[in-house]
Amino acid sequence: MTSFSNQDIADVLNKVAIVYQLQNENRFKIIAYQQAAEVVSTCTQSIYDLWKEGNMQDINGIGTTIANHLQEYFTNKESSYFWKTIAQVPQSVFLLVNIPGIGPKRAYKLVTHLHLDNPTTALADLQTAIENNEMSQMEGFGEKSQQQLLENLELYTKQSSAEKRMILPFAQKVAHQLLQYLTLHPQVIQCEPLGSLRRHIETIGDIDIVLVADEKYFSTIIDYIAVYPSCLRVDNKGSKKISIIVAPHIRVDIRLTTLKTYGTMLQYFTGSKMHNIRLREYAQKKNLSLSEYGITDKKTGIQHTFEKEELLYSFLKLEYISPLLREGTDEITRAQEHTLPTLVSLKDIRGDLHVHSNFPIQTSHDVGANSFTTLLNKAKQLGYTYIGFTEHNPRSKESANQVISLLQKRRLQAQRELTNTPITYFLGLEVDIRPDGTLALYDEAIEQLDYVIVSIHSSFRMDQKSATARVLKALSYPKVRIFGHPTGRKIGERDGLSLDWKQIFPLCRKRNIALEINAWPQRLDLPDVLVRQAIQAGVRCIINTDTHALIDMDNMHYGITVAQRGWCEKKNIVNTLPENEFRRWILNK
DNA sequence: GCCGTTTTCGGCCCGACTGTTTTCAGTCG
Ligand SMILES: Nc1nc2c(ncn2[C@H]2C[C@H](O)[C@@H](COP(=O)(O)OP(=O)(O)OP(=O)(O)O)O2)c(=O)[nH]1
Ligand SMILES: [Mg+2]
Ligand SMILES: [Mg+2]
Ligand SMILES: [Zn+2]
Repeated sequence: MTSFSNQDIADVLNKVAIVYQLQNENRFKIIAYQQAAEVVSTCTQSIYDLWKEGNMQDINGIGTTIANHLQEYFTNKESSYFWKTIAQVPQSVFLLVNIPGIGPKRAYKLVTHLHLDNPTTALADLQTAIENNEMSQMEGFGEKSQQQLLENLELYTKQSSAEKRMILPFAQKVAHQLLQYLTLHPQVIQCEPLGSLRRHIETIGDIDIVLVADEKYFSTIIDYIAVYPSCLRVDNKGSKKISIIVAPHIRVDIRLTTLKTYGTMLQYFTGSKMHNIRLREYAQKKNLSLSEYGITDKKTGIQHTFEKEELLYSFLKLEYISPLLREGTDEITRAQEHTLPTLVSLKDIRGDLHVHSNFPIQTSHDVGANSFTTLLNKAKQLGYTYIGFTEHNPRSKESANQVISLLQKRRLQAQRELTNTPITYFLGLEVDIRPDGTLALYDEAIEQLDYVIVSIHSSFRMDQKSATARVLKALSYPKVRIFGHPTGRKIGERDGLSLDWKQIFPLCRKRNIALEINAWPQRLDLPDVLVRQAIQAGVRCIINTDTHALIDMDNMHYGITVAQRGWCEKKNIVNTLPENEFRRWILNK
């Protein structure tokens, strides 16, 4: 049986958009296809499954035409309209458009003039053709174009094997280093990372930075940026912005602004793109035109400038929208109604319930590096009032009696070590969910615990139906209070399980089980979009660091931003509860 | 092609940078 992943479908829609661009189709039609592709690729449900259930058009951006064409593509792929449309163009075109600076028109020109017919060798063939100077008589490609293309092509082939977005902490580090260089310049008043960095997206495509200075210094500052020591290449350089490449896969966009227009520039360059478009459309309806330079009254032509973002939003009669909510969903409507959530914040957190100590638990997984005392002191230092120790379950060859005695020993050791402490501690375990949904811990051993985190560490290749059954079974065990890193994804490494949340959420709600927001930067699991769906379904979350070494406990803020991007208020997060209420929840009393 | 808290028709964000363009198309943010 064939299946179509969301990425497959998005690729098809993008290719159709490319063909339409070559055919000079209506530009709004092209945008509609690009928009549909974007929506499909970021959708948390399988579009193919939605189609099978007859609900594909519930997706905003997929209307009757695209839905019908997709239906045909699903059922009769090779005779479908989309298939034939895509086949109208040499397939190498779809490869070349991935090179920066090359869009559909230029890609098509290159493929046809240079006969890059074989898609598997097209990139290499292109390089040879440029080097052999075969491009010189091509219209629209002068000396400079050729040189640029060659450089971009080289960088692209270097990175395309590892074509990856950066994980957040790495991007933050790169940005920080550059900011240090930028602030050294005496005329630079201020600079700040914007774009996806300011919105705290889990992965970062490029580094976007705004820089404030007096306009008369713009050009000297731009020259200064161009000689940044780790700059491999200047991609473009004008009077208001410069883009540099600092590693084959790392691009930096820098926008310069004056203090007077700082607020509007901040708004523009923070994005997201969809949020910007929605906000600009909203302004249009008020007969206003919004750009990074200000808000222009279209009737009078008067432009209002804003030093502060807050004033811009309030000028538009909107509640201030946190950057973490600016994804172009329904935040503008909610800002109009003044019903945006009061987002949970780091200072609301009172405990960390997924911490691995170095107690020798005889597990096949990793043990923690630190003692109960060290970890508890760190919790105290972070201002927490409770902590939960959750080593991995002991390996399967240990007998029930051995496991029970290990757990008793652990409790005794904790009691001995942690006397007279102002912090409450709970003793749990992180228990594997086996492929059949049973837990990797004896029932009698569960009785020794205050609580159980269940989580999946292996066997991720499972269809949605069996994966969901697996999880539902695990969540039905006694003392299960937390579903740890629920999808099991590792960013940049593997996708998580595909689960039917319509079944998982209600069970969590009924049993009052919290979904973990795992704050480990490579996990950030539950992902933000699903967090929002979870709390809308009445499920609470818990933000944990999954600490294995002391310093990991400082990762809590990564989980907080996921919760914020998932529209969480304090009440949606159980580890914001005061100790007495939290105790009742975790002990299920 | 999509969409609707005044619309099922008539709109659809707005601007920077590059090249060989003498007035704008292509690409990107
Ligand atoms: N108004 C408007 N703004 C845009 C458009 N494209 C990008 N922007 C703004 C909003 C983006 O957040 C910001 C930076 O662009 P990027 O392409 O770097 O996107 P962003 O950083 O959001 O995501 P990324 O992680 O880089 O993929 O520029 C656009 O088409 N229109
Ligand atoms: Mg970016
Ligand atoms: Mg960018
Ligand atoms: Zn763990």
